[in-house]
Amino acid sequence: MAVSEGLAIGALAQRTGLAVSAIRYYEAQGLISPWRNSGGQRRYQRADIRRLSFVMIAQQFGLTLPEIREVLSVLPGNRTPTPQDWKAIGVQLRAHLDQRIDTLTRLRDNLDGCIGCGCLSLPKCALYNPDDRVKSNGSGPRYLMGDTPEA
Amino acid sequence: MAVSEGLAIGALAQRTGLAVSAIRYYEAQGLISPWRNSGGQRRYQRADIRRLSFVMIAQQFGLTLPEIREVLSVLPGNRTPTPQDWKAIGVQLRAHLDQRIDTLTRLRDNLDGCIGCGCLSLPKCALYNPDDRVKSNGSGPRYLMGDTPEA
DNA sequence: CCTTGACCTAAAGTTAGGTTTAGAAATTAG
DNA sequence: CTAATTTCTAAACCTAACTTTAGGTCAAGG
Repeated sequence: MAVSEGLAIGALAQRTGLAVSAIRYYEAQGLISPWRNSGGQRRYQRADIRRLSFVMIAQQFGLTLPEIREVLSVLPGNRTPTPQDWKAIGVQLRAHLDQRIDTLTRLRDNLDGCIGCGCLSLPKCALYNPDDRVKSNGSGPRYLMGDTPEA
Repeated sequence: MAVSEGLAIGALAQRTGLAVSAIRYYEAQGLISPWRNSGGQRRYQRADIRRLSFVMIAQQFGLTLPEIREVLSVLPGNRTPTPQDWKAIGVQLRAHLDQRIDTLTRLRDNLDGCIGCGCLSLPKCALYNPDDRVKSNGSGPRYLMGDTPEA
Protein backbone atom coordinates (compact mmCIF):
# COMPACT_ATOMS: atom_id res chain seq x y z
CA MET A 1 0.00 0.00 0.00
CA ALA A 2 1.51 3.22 -1.21
CA VAL A 3 1.79 6.10 1.20
CA SER A 4 -0.62 8.50 -0.42
CA GLU A 5 -3.50 6.37 -1.61
CA GLY A 6 -5.80 7.58 1.15
CA LEU A 7 -7.75 5.80 3.83
CA ALA A 8 -10.37 3.16 3.17
CA ILE A 9 -13.71 3.66 4.85
CA GLY A 10 -13.00 0.96 7.41
CA ALA A 11 -9.77 2.63 8.45
CA LEU A 12 -11.55 5.95 8.82
CA ALA A 13 -14.19 4.25 10.91
CA GLN A 14 -11.49 2.88 13.18
CA ARG A 15 -9.83 6.23 13.55
CA THR A 16 -13.00 8.13 14.35
CA GLY A 17 -14.99 5.52 16.18
CA LEU A 18 -17.90 5.95 13.79
CA ALA A 19 -19.72 3.08 12.12
CA VAL A 20 -18.98 2.56 8.45
CA SER A 21 -22.66 2.99 7.71
CA ALA A 22 -22.67 6.34 9.49
CA ILE A 23 -19.79 7.60 7.38
CA ARG A 24 -21.62 6.68 4.19
CA TYR A 25 -24.69 8.38 5.54
CA TYR A 26 -22.76 11.56 6.25
CA GLU A 27 -21.56 11.52 2.69
CA ALA A 28 -25.16 11.30 1.49
CA GLN A 29 -25.88 14.34 3.66
CA GLY A 30 -23.04 16.28 2.13
CA LEU A 31 -20.80 16.36 5.18
CA ILE A 32 -17.83 14.65 3.60
CA SER A 33 -16.69 13.99 0.04
CA PRO A 34 -14.29 11.12 -0.57
CA TRP A 35 -12.93 10.25 -3.99
CA ARG A 36 -13.10 6.79 -5.51
CA ASN A 37 -10.25 4.47 -6.38
CA SER A 38 -10.12 2.51 -9.62
CA GLY A 39 -12.35 -0.17 -8.16
CA GLY A 40 -15.03 2.28 -7.07
CA GLN A 41 -14.18 2.20 -3.36
CA ARG A 42 -14.17 5.36 -1.24
CA ARG A 43 -10.83 6.86 -0.27
CA TYR A 44 -10.38 9.56 2.36
CA GLN A 45 -7.77 12.12 3.25
CA ARG A 46 -6.20 12.18 6.68
CA ALA A 47 -7.82 15.56 7.23
CA ASP A 48 -11.17 13.82 7.07
CA ILE A 49 -10.48 12.23 10.44
CA ARG A 50 -10.58 15.65 11.96
CA ARG A 51 -13.58 16.62 9.89
CA LEU A 52 -15.62 13.69 11.18
CA SER A 53 -14.37 14.29 14.68
CA PHE A 54 -15.76 17.75 14.42
CA VAL A 55 -19.09 16.38 13.24
CA MET A 56 -19.30 14.21 16.32
CA ILE A 57 -18.49 17.04 18.67
CA ALA A 58 -20.96 19.38 17.03
CA GLN A 59 -23.62 16.72 17.43
CA GLN A 60 -22.92 16.52 21.10
CA PHE A 61 -23.58 20.21 21.16
CA GLY A 62 -26.98 19.63 19.67
CA LEU A 63 -26.46 20.78 16.09
CA THR A 64 -28.36 19.00 13.36
CA LEU A 65 -26.51 17.57 10.38
CA PRO A 66 -27.68 20.38 8.07
CA GLU A 67 -26.42 22.91 10.62
CA ILE A 68 -23.10 21.14 10.80
CA ARG A 69 -22.82 21.10 7.03
CA GLU A 70 -23.44 24.82 7.09
CA VAL A 71 -20.71 25.41 9.64
CA LEU A 72 -18.27 23.20 7.77
CA SER A 73 -18.97 25.00 4.52
CA VAL A 74 -16.64 27.81 5.53
CA LEU A 75 -13.68 25.44 5.38
CA PRO A 76 -11.53 25.82 2.27
CA GLY A 77 -12.40 23.32 -0.40
CA ASN A 78 -9.16 23.46 -2.30
CA ARG A 79 -6.66 22.73 0.46
CA THR A 80 -6.29 20.95 3.78
CA PRO A 81 -7.74 23.11 6.58
CA THR A 82 -5.16 24.75 8.80
CA PRO A 83 -5.38 25.10 12.57
CA GLN A 84 -6.55 28.66 11.92
CA ASP A 85 -9.42 27.38 9.82
CA TRP A 86 -10.49 25.11 12.63
CA LYS A 87 -10.19 27.91 15.13
CA ALA A 88 -12.71 29.93 13.14
CA ILE A 89 -15.06 26.97 13.15
CA GLY A 90 -14.64 26.71 16.87
CA VAL A 91 -15.78 30.27 17.30
CA GLN A 92 -18.95 29.59 15.35
CA LEU A 93 -19.68 26.51 17.36
CA ARG A 94 -19.18 28.39 20.55
CA ALA A 95 -21.75 30.95 19.51
CA HIS A 96 -24.29 28.19 18.94
CA LEU A 97 -23.52 26.77 22.31
CA ASP A 98 -23.70 30.08 24.11
CA GLN A 99 -27.15 30.61 22.74
CA ARG A 100 -28.39 27.23 23.87
CA ILE A 101 -27.05 27.74 27.35
CA ASP A 102 -28.62 31.14 27.48
CA THR A 103 -32.02 29.85 26.44
CA LEU A 104 -31.98 27.06 28.97
CA THR A 105 -30.88 29.40 31.70
CA ARG A 106 -33.71 31.79 30.97
CA LEU A 107 -36.19 28.94 30.99
CA ARG A 108 -34.88 27.78 34.32
CA ASP A 109 -35.23 31.20 35.84
CA ASN A 110 -38.81 31.43 34.62
CA LEU A 111 -39.51 28.03 36.05
CA ASP A 112 -38.44 29.06 39.51
CA GLY A 113 -40.99 31.81 39.73
CA CYS A 114 -43.67 30.01 37.81
CA ILE A 115 -44.10 26.36 38.64
CA GLY A 116 -46.11 26.90 41.78
CA CYS A 117 -48.46 29.56 40.50
CA GLY A 118 -51.79 29.24 38.76
CA CYS A 119 -50.49 30.48 35.43
CA LEU A 120 -48.98 27.10 34.66
CA SER A 121 -52.27 26.04 33.15
CA LEU A 122 -52.65 29.10 30.96
CA PRO A 123 -51.39 29.40 27.41
CA LYS A 124 -50.35 32.94 28.32
CA CYS A 125 -47.81 31.68 30.87
CA ALA A 126 -44.31 32.90 30.13
CA LEU A 127 -42.99 29.36 29.94
CA TYR A 128 -45.07 28.61 26.87
CA ASN A 129 -43.62 31.26 24.69
CA PRO A 130 -39.94 31.74 25.16
CA ASP A 131 -38.94 33.47 21.95
CA ASP A 132 -36.63 30.70 21.03
CA ARG A 133 -37.57 27.13 21.71
CA VAL A 134 -35.03 24.67 22.92
CA LYS A 135 -35.45 22.79 19.67
CA SER A 136 -33.82 19.72 21.11
CA ASN A 137 -35.17 17.82 18.14
CA GLY A 138 -37.55 18.34 15.30
CA SER A 139 -40.59 17.10 17.16
CA GLY A 140 -42.84 18.39 19.86
CA PRO A 141 -46.22 20.01 19.54
CA ARG A 142 -46.46 21.51 16.09
CA TYR A 143 -48.48 24.52 16.99
CA LEU A 144 -49.33 26.28 20.19
CA MET A 145 -52.55 28.13 19.72
CA GLY A 146 -53.33 31.05 21.95
CA ASP A 147 -56.87 30.25 22.89
CA THR A 148 -59.18 31.97 25.33
CA PRO A 149 -57.87 30.82 28.69
CA GLU A 150 -60.36 30.46 31.44
CA ALA A 151 -58.98 27.90 33.87
CA MET B 1 -73.89 19.39 29.92
CA ALA B 2 -73.76 18.74 33.62
CA VAL B 3 -71.10 20.48 35.65
CA SER B 4 -69.04 17.48 36.60
CA GLU B 5 -69.00 15.34 33.48
CA GLY B 6 -65.44 16.30 32.66
CA LEU B 7 -63.84 17.80 29.59
CA ALA B 8 -64.05 16.27 26.13
CA ILE B 9 -60.76 15.84 24.31
CA GLY B 10 -61.45 18.77 22.03
CA ALA B 11 -62.03 21.08 24.97
CA LEU B 12 -58.80 19.94 26.57
CA ALA B 13 -57.03 20.56 23.29
CA GLN B 14 -58.38 24.10 23.23
CA ARG B 15 -57.31 24.75 26.79
CA THR B 16 -53.79 23.44 26.38
CA GLY B 17 -53.08 24.34 22.77
CA LEU B 18 -52.21 20.74 21.98
CA ALA B 19 -53.57 18.83 18.99
CA VAL B 20 -56.21 16.24 19.75
CA SER B 21 -53.97 13.63 18.17
CA ALA B 22 -51.13 14.59 20.49
CA ILE B 23 -53.32 14.13 23.56
CA ARG B 24 -54.32 10.65 22.43
CA TYR B 25 -50.69 9.90 21.78
CA TYR B 26 -49.72 11.00 25.27
CA GLU B 27 -52.34 8.66 26.64
CA ALA B 28 -50.79 5.81 24.68
CA GLN B 29 -47.46 6.76 26.28
CA GLY B 30 -48.96 6.65 29.75
CA LEU B 31 -48.78 10.37 30.46
CA ILE B 32 -52.47 10.88 31.09
CA SER B 33 -55.40 8.63 31.93
CA PRO B 34 -58.90 9.82 31.10
CA TRP B 35 -62.02 7.82 31.85
CA ARG B 36 -64.69 7.05 29.27
CA ASN B 37 -68.29 8.20 29.18
CA SER B 38 -71.19 5.90 28.34
CA GLY B 39 -70.57 6.38 24.62
CA GLY B 40 -66.89 5.46 24.88
CA GLN B 41 -65.53 8.98 24.55
CA ARG B 42 -62.64 10.25 26.65
CA ARG B 43 -63.39 12.57 29.53
CA TYR B 44 -60.77 14.58 31.44
CA GLN B 45 -60.51 16.31 34.77
CA ARG B 46 -59.74 19.97 35.01
CA ALA B 47 -56.46 19.06 36.70
CA ASP B 48 -55.42 17.43 33.44
CA ILE B 49 -55.06 20.86 31.86
CA ARG B 50 -52.23 21.52 34.25
CA ARG B 51 -50.83 18.06 33.77
CA LEU B 52 -50.55 18.53 30.02
CA SER B 53 -49.22 22.03 30.48
CA PHE B 54 -46.45 20.53 32.53
CA VAL B 55 -45.73 18.00 29.80
CA MET B 56 -45.26 20.80 27.30
CA ILE B 57 -42.95 22.73 29.56
CA ALA B 58 -40.88 19.70 30.39
CA GLN B 59 -40.51 19.02 26.68
CA GLN B 60 -39.16 22.49 26.15
CA PHE B 61 -36.59 21.62 28.74
CA GLY B 62 -35.53 18.66 26.68
CA LEU B 63 -37.03 15.79 28.65
CA THR B 64 -38.25 12.79 26.71
CA LEU B 65 -41.77 11.50 27.20
CA PRO B 66 -40.60 8.53 29.27
CA GLU B 67 -38.66 10.91 31.49
CA ILE B 68 -41.70 13.09 31.89
CA ARG B 69 -43.84 10.10 32.76
CA GLU B 70 -41.29 9.23 35.39
CA VAL B 71 -41.38 12.69 36.88
CA LEU B 72 -45.17 12.77 36.86
CA SER B 73 -45.36 9.41 38.55
CA VAL B 74 -44.71 11.02 41.91
CA LEU B 75 -48.03 12.83 41.71
CA PRO B 76 -50.79 11.29 43.86
CA GLY B 77 -53.04 9.00 41.86
CA ASN B 78 -55.99 9.11 44.20
CA ARG B 79 -56.59 12.85 44.46
CA THR B 80 -56.14 16.09 42.58
CA PRO B 81 -52.55 17.32 42.93
CA THR B 82 -52.11 20.28 45.24
CA PRO B 83 -49.85 23.27 44.64
CA GLN B 84 -47.40 21.54 46.97
CA ASP B 85 -47.37 18.48 44.76
CA TRP B 86 -46.57 20.64 41.77
CA LYS B 87 -43.87 22.44 43.68
CA ALA B 88 -42.14 19.14 44.31
CA ILE B 89 -42.32 18.37 40.60
CA GLY B 90 -40.85 21.76 39.88
CA VAL B 91 -37.87 20.96 42.03
CA GLN B 92 -37.25 17.74 40.11
CA LEU B 93 -37.51 19.52 36.82
CA ARG B 94 -35.10 22.15 37.95
CA ALA B 95 -32.58 19.50 38.86
CA HIS B 96 -32.81 18.06 35.35
CA LEU B 97 -32.34 21.47 33.88
CA ASP B 98 -29.41 22.37 36.09
CA GLN B 99 -27.67 19.24 34.98
CA ARG B 100 -28.18 19.98 31.32
CA ILE B 101 -26.91 23.51 31.69
CA ASP B 102 -23.95 22.23 33.59
CA THR B 103 -23.09 19.67 30.93
CA LEU B 104 -23.30 22.17 28.13
CA THR B 105 -21.21 24.65 30.05
CA ARG B 106 -18.52 22.09 30.66
CA LEU B 107 -18.53 21.14 27.01
CA ARG B 108 -18.17 24.76 26.03
CA ASP B 109 -15.25 25.28 28.34
CA ASN B 110 -13.54 22.22 26.95
CA LEU B 111 -14.16 23.47 23.47
CA ASP B 112 -12.37 26.71 24.14
CA GLY B 113 -9.17 24.99 25.08
CA CYS B 114 -9.51 22.18 22.62
CA ILE B 115 -10.73 23.14 19.20
CA GLY B 116 -7.42 24.42 17.96
CA CYS B 117 -5.25 21.62 19.23
CA GLY B 118 -4.28 18.35 17.64
CA CYS B 119 -6.26 16.21 20.04
CA LEU B 120 -9.45 16.98 18.19
CA SER B 121 -8.79 14.05 15.95
CA LEU B 122 -8.14 11.61 18.74
CA PRO B 123 -10.74 9.41 20.35
CA LYS B 124 -9.06 10.21 23.64
CA CYS B 125 -9.90 13.90 23.36
CA ALA B 126 -11.91 15.15 26.33
CA LEU B 127 -14.70 16.29 24.07
CA TYR B 128 -15.49 12.75 23.00
CA ASN B 129 -16.24 11.41 26.38
CA PRO B 130 -18.04 13.85 28.59
CA ASP B 131 -19.51 11.57 31.20
CA ASP B 132 -22.97 12.56 30.26
CA ARG B 133 -23.88 13.11 26.67
CA VAL B 134 -26.10 15.96 25.65
CA LYS B 135 -28.61 13.37 24.52
CA SER B 136 -30.60 15.90 22.53
CA ASN B 137 -32.37 13.01 20.86
CA GLY B 138 -32.13 9.27 20.65
CA SER B 139 -29.85 9.21 17.66
CA GLY B 140 -26.22 9.89 17.01
CA PRO B 141 -23.38 7.47 16.72
CA ARG B 142 -24.35 4.32 18.56
CA TYR B 143 -20.95 3.41 19.81
CA LEU B 144 -17.71 5.23 20.22
CA MET B 145 -14.94 2.72 20.19
CA GLY B 146 -11.67 3.56 21.81
CA ASP B 147 -9.29 2.47 19.11
CA THR B 148 -5.56 2.90 18.94
CA PRO B 149 -5.13 6.51 18.00
CA GLU B 150 -2.18 7.40 15.91
CA ALA B 151 -3.04 10.53 13.94
C1' DC C 1 -5.99 -19.22 -8.41
C1' DC C 2 -8.84 -19.23 -4.69
C1' DT C 3 -10.68 -17.79 -0.51
C1' DT C 4 -11.68 -14.48 2.87
C1' DG C 5 -12.63 -10.13 4.40
C1' DA C 6 -13.67 -5.44 3.20
C1' DC C 7 -16.51 -2.76 0.27
C1' DC C 8 -20.42 -1.51 -2.96
C1' DT C 9 -25.61 -0.04 -3.75
C1' DA C 10 -30.38 0.17 -2.84
C1' DA C 11 -33.98 -0.50 0.00
C1' DA C 12 -36.14 -1.44 4.16
C1' DG C 13 -36.17 -1.17 9.24
C1' DT C 14 -35.64 1.61 13.75
C1' DT C 15 -36.84 5.24 17.47
C1' DA C 16 -39.13 9.52 18.99
C1' DG C 17 -42.89 12.20 18.69
C1' DG C 18 -46.41 12.99 16.44
C1' DT C 19 -49.96 13.83 12.18
C1' DT C 20 -53.06 12.10 8.64
C1' DT C 21 -56.45 9.20 6.81
C1' DA C 22 -60.48 6.24 6.55
C1' DG C 23 -64.64 4.64 7.98
C1' DA C 24 -67.81 4.27 11.73
C1' DA C 25 -70.31 5.77 15.94
C1' DA C 26 -71.62 9.40 19.35
C1' DT C 27 -73.10 14.08 20.39
C1' DT C 28 -74.99 18.49 19.58
C1' DA C 29 -77.61 22.17 17.16
C1' DG C 30 -81.66 23.49 14.99
C1' DC D 1 -85.74 14.05 13.59
C1' DT D 2 -81.96 15.36 10.78
C1' DA D 3 -77.64 17.39 9.76
C1' DA D 4 -73.33 18.87 11.26
C1' DT D 5 -69.68 18.23 14.59
C1' DT D 6 -66.87 15.46 17.40
C1' DT D 7 -65.01 11.57 18.61
C1' DC D 8 -63.59 6.73 18.05
C1' DT D 9 -59.89 3.07 16.38
C1' DA D 10 -56.37 1.30 13.58
C1' DA D 11 -53.03 1.90 10.47
C1' DA D 12 -50.16 4.49 7.54
C1' DC D 13 -47.18 8.37 7.00
C1' DC D 14 -43.54 11.93 8.48
C1' DT D 15 -38.48 13.67 9.84
C1' DA D 16 -33.86 12.82 11.74
C1' DA D 17 -30.18 10.02 12.05
C1' DC D 18 -28.78 5.98 11.41
C1' DT D 19 -28.49 0.49 11.07
C1' DT D 20 -29.54 -3.75 8.81
C1' DT D 21 -30.14 -6.70 5.01
C1' DA D 22 -29.52 -8.64 0.48
C1' DG D 23 -26.95 -9.61 -3.26
C1' DG D 24 -22.88 -8.67 -5.57
C1' DT D 25 -17.79 -6.78 -6.30
C1' DC D 26 -12.92 -5.68 -4.93
C1' DA D 27 -8.53 -6.54 -2.74
C1' DA D 28 -5.08 -9.08 -0.28
C1' DG D 29 -2.86 -13.41 1.43
C1' DG D 30 -1.22 -18.08 0.64
